Amino acid sequence: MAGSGERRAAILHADLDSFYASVEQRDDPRLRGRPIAVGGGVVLAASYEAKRFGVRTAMSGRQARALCPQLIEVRPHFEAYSEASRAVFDIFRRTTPLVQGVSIDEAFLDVAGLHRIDVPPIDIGARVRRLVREEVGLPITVGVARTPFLAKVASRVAKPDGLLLVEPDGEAAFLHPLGVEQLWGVGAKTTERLHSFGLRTAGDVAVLDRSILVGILGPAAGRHLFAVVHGLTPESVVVGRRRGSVGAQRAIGRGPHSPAEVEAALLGLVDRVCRRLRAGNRIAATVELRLRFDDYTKATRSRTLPHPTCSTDRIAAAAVALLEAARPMIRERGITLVGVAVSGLAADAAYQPELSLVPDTTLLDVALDGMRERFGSSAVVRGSLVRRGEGIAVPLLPDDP
DNA sequence: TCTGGGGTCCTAGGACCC
DNA sequence: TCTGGGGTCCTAGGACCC
Repeated sequence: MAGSGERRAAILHADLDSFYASVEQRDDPRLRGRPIAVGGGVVLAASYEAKRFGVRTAMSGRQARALCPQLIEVRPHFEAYSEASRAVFDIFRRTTPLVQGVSIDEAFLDVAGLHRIDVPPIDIGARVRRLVREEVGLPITVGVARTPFLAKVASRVAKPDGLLLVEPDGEAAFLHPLGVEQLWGVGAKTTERLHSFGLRTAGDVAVLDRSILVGILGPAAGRHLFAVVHGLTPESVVVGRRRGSVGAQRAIGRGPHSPAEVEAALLGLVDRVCRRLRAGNRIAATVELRLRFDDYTKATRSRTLPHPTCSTDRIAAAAVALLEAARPMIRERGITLVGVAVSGLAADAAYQPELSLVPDTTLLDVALDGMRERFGSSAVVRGSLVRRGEGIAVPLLPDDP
């Protein structure tokens, strides 16, 4: 496989196992060792005992019960999940300052800079697993490899409660036997398309020219898959990126729904989204209305505002105008979900980030630790460090909404 | 199998500008 | 009068992820 530099496996992908279900089993001993599904009408997470029966995320509760009659269904406790996630990310950030969160239950950790302390990345991975188990009481799987993509696939293969190192000179041997559907970013449609060309494993794909793949999947997906099977995906993690959109949606079941009822639901969602925008001191340029119809087809309608805003009134006005324009479509096809999302996010210019002095240091992570002590672990520090007399000034921005 | 809620990125056509 | 390329923004839809 191709690669540059010293080709060290120093990226960790840490991924909590069946996260919601594991938290429920941790908090209620009666659920341990039993097949459980967290969710309402739909399975949000299934314990490994339930997965053995074929229960999967996004499955309907009815189908899950059919597969596993002794299934225990548990209502979600999102507060507990957020709290557990914060504790786990705390452990990540104590391990290395270079943490890229992927979702509530997984992250990439770049530990390449830690080689001077002479601990191999695989041992750091084992330590993260031990700390998460001891301090938070949850099982977590860690994949270790040269790139985030390979680390991600490694953790997927190592699940549950596993630890797997892919050595740089063993990448092809690891990757090529895997089915294409095991590759991160290859979903149902792409799998089907590749199968229709007789391509079933990463190795099958690896013998193809890039131009052939681009012909099959289009430019972006084709180039990406080519990079994937040849180990050419980026080697570094991305830190400090902010959310690009904020949305809320609500399933409202099959009708009939009066126009007033739909509008009321939409306004509630707009209010939620705008609160989150303001909490993050951000403004949005584009408002998008999301609809799902009786036959589960979807449509979106969007409008870019003359001036970005976080005003509930102005975003609500745009959303309602989009809804009014969509009324004929809704009358004709019936509506089962309404949603709103805002994008084109920018910092609210009216907001002045607090400049705070921390003890003189040249190390970012030491500065970050100081900020966390003063403002709590949920405070997120972004932006560049500015030297100021006796210390370093750090613009402090709140967490993403 | 009658299906939640929160996101990211890509494609493609049209408008508009240089 | 007709023709050209390149770039950006906007809108709508879709694949994919957890």
